[in-house]
Amino acid sequence: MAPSREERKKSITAMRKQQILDAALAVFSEKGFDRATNEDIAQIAGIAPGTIYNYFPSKRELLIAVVRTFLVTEPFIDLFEHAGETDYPTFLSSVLRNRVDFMEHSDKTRMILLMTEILRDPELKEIYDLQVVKPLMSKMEKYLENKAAEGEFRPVNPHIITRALGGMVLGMLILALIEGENSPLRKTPRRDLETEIAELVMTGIGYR
Amino acid sequence: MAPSREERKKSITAMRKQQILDAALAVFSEKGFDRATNEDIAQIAGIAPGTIYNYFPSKRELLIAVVRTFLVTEPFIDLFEHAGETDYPTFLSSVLRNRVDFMEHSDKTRMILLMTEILRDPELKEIYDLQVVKPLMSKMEKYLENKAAEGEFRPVNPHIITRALGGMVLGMLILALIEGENSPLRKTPRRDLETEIAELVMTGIGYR
Amino acid sequence: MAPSREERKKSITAMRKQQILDAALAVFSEKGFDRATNEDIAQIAGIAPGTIYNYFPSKRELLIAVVRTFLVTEPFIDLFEHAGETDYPTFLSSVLRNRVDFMEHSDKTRMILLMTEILRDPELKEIYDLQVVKPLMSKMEKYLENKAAEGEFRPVNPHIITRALGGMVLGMLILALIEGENSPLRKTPRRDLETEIAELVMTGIGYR
Amino acid sequence: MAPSREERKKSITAMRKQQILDAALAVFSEKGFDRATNEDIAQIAGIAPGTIYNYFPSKRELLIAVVRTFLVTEPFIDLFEHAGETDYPTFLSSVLRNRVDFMEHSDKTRMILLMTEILRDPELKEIYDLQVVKPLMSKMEKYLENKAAEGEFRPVNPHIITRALGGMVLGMLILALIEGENSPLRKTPRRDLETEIAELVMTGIGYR
DNA sequence: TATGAATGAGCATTCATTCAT
DNA sequence: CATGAATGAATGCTCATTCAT
Repeated sequence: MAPSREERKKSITAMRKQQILDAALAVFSEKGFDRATNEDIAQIAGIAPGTIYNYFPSKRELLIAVVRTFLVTEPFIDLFEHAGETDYPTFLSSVLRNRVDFMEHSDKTRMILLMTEILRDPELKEIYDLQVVKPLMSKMEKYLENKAAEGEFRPVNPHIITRALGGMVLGMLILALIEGENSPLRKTPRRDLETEIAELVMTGIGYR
Repeated sequence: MAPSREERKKSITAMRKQQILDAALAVFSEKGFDRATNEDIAQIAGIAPGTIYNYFPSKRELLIAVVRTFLVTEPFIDLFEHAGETDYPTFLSSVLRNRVDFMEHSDKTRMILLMTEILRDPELKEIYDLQVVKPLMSKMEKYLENKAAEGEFRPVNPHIITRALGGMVLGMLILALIEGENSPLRKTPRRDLETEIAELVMTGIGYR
Repeated sequence: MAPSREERKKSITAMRKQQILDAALAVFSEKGFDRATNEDIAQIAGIAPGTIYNYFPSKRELLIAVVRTFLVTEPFIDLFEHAGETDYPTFLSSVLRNRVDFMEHSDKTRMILLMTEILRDPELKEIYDLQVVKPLMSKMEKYLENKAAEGEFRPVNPHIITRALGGMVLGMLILALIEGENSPLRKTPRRDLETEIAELVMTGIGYR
Repeated sequence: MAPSREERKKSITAMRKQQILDAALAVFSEKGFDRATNEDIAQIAGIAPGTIYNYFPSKRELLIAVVRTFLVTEPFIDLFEHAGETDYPTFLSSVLRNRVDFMEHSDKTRMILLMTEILRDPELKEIYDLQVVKPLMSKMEKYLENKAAEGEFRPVNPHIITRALGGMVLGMLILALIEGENSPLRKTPRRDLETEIAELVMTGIGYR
């Protein structure tokens, strides 16, 4: 059955909203919240500035929607859903591959710049903490505990190790951003990179 | 010999400049570059807004000076100066202690928020890369190579491992900021934190 | 004869127009012309904002229509139609009762706020002067002259006295608005109020 | 003694503030609060729009200051200060002369248009009620009572009569505004006007 | 005719920068 | 050099008006 007029209108509205969110993500990432103007966003979205206000009540609410939409639904979180089913090396490879892919799309990498907006806005921090960080940390913690129970990992303080490893991934993304195209993180072949990190995580740097 | 009038004048000037830089660091860290006003900075520095322009040609140049002054001279870099002289556990403890101290001063932690300004400004990125990241990375790389030569560490790709470990420290700081006072990174006793991280870095999480 | 389709259509149209005028009167009175939005009016009229433009070419024209419709047909004017037939005290009581009723409906009282819009718009001023003020003044003038001829009133300058008495009513309404619920104009029993004013108008405040 | 630099600065500042208030009064009176733009006010004050904000925190606060400054300090209030000392006809003449003068300056008359802004803003209404209306009413009430005690006036309900007479003056001003240059209120010789009104107030319109 | 999303001109407000004192 | 009032460009947001459906 063909969609009713009502439905078609709704889908157009949804698309328009998405258009604005996409444009806002791009502009906020590139310029930061404060230097991004509604004019910029409208231009990229191909609409008039006033139109933004038919979809979002303020620039700040638009930022919040951007964070909710793009940071929360990150496929990265999904990786952990099936973590228990695979053996560790496969899983670690998936995680690293996912992040390396991410790093190689500089437009995506720039999303990390939104982190500062998040850190400065209590409401955004709350959202991000509850919707992204907490679930991720808790999944990782459980994962570590399971693997330790199975005898694959040694027993560790899961809270600390989770944050150390999670922080490592986050920190490497930032370093890749700072060093730019010439960073070893970008020039090392992806397979070598994965191997090296996996080895570090599994056995450390100490001489066995 | 007592300083001439000329010299005294110079030193007053230098002090005034420092005053402004201190105030600017505080305000930029707290509010971010865009939301910080010259008025804010002047107020904290105890001067009039116009006076800033006798020392820095623009707000942007003031930011650059702040980055040059404070991020470059970070005592963190000094740690590596004497890294070769101590054994690894002692060194790692120093590094971690230094960073944990840092994390516990929330006013300092907020300096991380300046990172975004740096990442978005090519000139600042260049400065930061050349003056902070590159020296740090290269010192760390050399350290890893030396320790490997001495047989204390296993041979690794120093470029990757340096960025992994450096990123880990950076990433943990950010996680601590997001999670706030309730983060395990803040609530775990400092000694346990150090031990756990040192163990991770030395032996990994794999079952021996 | 049943109304033709044509006629029914016309009457629906007329009703819709009336709906909009009613809503506009309410909103203009409450918020004033500038702060009233077409959205407000449409909402109260139960229509879409765009529909207003099928009936009135602009917001300003809608205001003019409101003034024409509501201020001109005020029952107040009718009072004078039969003024000659009754004795003075009865007539004065009617007038005052009418105005006191008016004052007690705060939604009506707020119509006075439209006065400013009228005073500032030459076209509206013209309409109001010609259709409301002039007829009212001239009826009142004639009334005074008739009563003087009949020997009930003393001979006065009817132009001045008309405006003095008319102004008195208008001014009291405004004072009641400013003073709010606690104004003696609202708290004095209506009968006392009427008596006092009638006495003032008839005999003045001088000692006889 | 010549004024200190401090003092001179203060007086310049006060003048600038007055400049803005004068301009704002003119523009608010002519266009109404909503249609008046900061640009308009700045232009008439001979300053840049931004400068307004060095003296008033917002457009609305500027309006409040205008009302406080111009409506509250009206010399009209002062008339009553010495009312008791003069005989009634002299006093009434003063009042009427004052108001007729007022009416003849159309720029002043326009100040009445500010009344609507006052009526719509609860804060302004409060100010105006407390600072202008209440003092005026209470002085007039006392005046009526004194004159009645002295046997010059008959005893009346001072609350009602005060509002009737005060309203009369206010209402006549408004009528003069509506009718414009052709109003009998403007064309009647001032002396006749005064006489007629005085007669009305003292003896009413009834046949003696 | 009715709708309501899109438009963009208009405006209050902020703030980096200038400059007379 | 220090000051801080003046400046005016820049920008978020509102809302009358239009027009495709």
